[in-house]
Amino acid sequence: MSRVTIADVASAAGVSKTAVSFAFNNPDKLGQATLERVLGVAHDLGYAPHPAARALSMRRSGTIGLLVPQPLSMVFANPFLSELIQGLGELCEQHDLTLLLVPPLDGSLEDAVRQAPVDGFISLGLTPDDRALAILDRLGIPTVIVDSEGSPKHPVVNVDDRGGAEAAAGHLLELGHRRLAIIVLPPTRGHSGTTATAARRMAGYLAAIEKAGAPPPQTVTAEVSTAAGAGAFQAMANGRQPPTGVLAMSDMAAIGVMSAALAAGLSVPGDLSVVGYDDIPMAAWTNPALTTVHQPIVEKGRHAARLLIRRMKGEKVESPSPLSTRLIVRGSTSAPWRSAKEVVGPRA
Amino acid sequence: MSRVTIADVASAAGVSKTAVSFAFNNPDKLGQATLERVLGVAHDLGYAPHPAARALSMRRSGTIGLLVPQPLSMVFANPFLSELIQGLGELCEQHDLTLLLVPPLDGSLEDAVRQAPVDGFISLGLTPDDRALAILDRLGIPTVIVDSEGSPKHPVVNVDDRGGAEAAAGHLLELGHRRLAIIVLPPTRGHSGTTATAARRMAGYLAAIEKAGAPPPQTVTAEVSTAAGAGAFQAMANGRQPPTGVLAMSDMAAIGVMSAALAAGLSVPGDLSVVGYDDIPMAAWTNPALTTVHQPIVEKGRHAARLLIRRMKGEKVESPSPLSTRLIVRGSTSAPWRSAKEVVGPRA
DNA sequence: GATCGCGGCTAAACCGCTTTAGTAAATCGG
DNA sequence: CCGATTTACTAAAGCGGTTTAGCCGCGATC
Repeated sequence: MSRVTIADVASAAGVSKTAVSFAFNNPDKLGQATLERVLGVAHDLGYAPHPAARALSMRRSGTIGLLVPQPLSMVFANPFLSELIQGLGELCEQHDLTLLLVPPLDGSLEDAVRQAPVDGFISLGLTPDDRALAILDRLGIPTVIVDSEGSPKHPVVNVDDRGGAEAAAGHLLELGHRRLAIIVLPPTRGHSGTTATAARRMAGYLAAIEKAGAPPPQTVTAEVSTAAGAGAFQAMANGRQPPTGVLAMSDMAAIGVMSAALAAGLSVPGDLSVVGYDDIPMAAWTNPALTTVHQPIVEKGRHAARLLIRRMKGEKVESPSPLSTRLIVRGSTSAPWRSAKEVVGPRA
Repeated sequence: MSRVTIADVASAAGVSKTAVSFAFNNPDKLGQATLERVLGVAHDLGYAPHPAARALSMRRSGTIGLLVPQPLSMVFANPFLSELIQGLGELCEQHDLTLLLVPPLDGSLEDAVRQAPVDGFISLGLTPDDRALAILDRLGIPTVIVDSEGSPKHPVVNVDDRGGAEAAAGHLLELGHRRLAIIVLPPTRGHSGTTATAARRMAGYLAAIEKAGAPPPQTVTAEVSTAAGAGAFQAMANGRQPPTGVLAMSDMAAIGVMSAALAAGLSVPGDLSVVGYDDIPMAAWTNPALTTVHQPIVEKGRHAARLLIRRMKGEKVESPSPLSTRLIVRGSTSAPWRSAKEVVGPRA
């Protein structure tokens, strides 16, 4: 009926619980004969150590948590997470760890964090002063932060968001665009208004625009989905000075903009150039293929996991310098038609 | 230094451990005054119940496991999993559960399963006679199987793979295609040679082909990636009777085929029609957009989680009937050119 | 020949929580 | 005013492992 315990094995094999435990964790301490007998009995009985009991007594669960700021149903709509997990996964496998997904519990990340039976956390998109992180500190659970601001207390893994954005905007400006629109990432958790990532990308865009002496861009916020991107297109196409170039902080939104533009009879990139951010796999396959800023997401996951594992071993680790981003020019950007005409025939 | 325990709170508040436990789990059993005092002290001390201790004593951990047959780094390359998790996630949130990803441990799913501290499992693509499932039974951990054969022991969630495949093949055949190629899903775990899903899809394809009296198709195996799809195209384009239509068991492979065909100077769908399977988000955005069989992946996740949760409550549940699939015709399929010409101008 | 060391094993403490059984005081019905 | 409940709380027994300390017998050491 009930699960077979170490005591059952012990009595069936005629030894102490200690002996059974040794058989699994410390075989050298047992004589050859007893060892084999115990393992045999354990196998016959279908014994497996109860993970919770083991975790309690060993003070480690063999699990690391991935702290995500939104419900699973939302956060996995973004391909970003899949890629990050691929990176985390590689390291988890190497170190025999499993990955627990930890979304807010009834809206509260604090509660979720308290209940998670993990040896360490990787937190995604949380500001370093988030209350959930403070709780982790008090509980003594090592944590690595991804996509956030620099922090004195935790190692942080970031990419060069600003540089990537600057390259993206620079690209459009060089092509001759002047009226730009920026599609901003939505804030994920109340406290910060806008995430650190969004802020850095924005700074990059604005720096390039200012440097080029172009007028200040229009901004629209859209969550990471094609639907939201399409909505953003509607919002900005209605003005009397619609942009000729769009800088989106996510590929999903960028793709939504493109499709809405095409559906509205515009040509992309002729009437509207659009550049995304992240370089998710889908970006290479759209029509036209999306010009976007590549960031090494899988690599980011690997780095984060590597740092966390070292911290869990007790090592002190430093935040690495931001991973580099780079602009991938594909088919969704070109010189704006109108200005092209103006150049070709001055008085067309 | 060390984590603050229930005993610390108890002594600080001048009550017994029981009282502290009651304060959190059974507040009615305490007087108003003591309750407040205990909660206050607990908060000041930053107390959080140790999850493993809790799990041990309550015999439930509040997490469910997702058993995947391959390493995380591989399995998340397939967008399928993201969608499934969106569905699972919805139910997890409603029931305050977290999700543990359980890939093979050092290549062994059996070991992984034994060590996972979960209240229930959702297993992906495992045959009902897999050894890992037998272990779960012995441990008394309720399990729901997704994408597998029917099983007497476990509830199974499936979609109408066969019907979808039949529709896909029927579509190409109606368009006039006769020389078809099928791109088969790779086996994931040794024992079954080919997965149940792949077998059902294959049966559907073949049934339609036979019914139409078309010649038997060429088959190539390709894993779920665009690269593998491109490779499959090379493999079949080299024959002296290359197919005019490709039936792929995954969208990723289908997209790979399309891109390789285009790169080789063929026209899609003119020279080659291709239809995928799954209808992942990407399929709608490729150029041309991919004709594919839609399966309700998110819904599948919801169903599986719902069944599991009911089993965890001790209810007996039946496997639901397969969810329906449907063909989505987009731009990657048309009548083959050659036959079109023949029809238009008999002696062109 | 007493001492030491060591291989092989066990008893018991411990990890940190929940929960059952029970006690003492307060409340109640009659 | 007395027995019966109810209220407010606690001691202690689990949950199922790991680990420390120690026991016992035996060949090697000096």
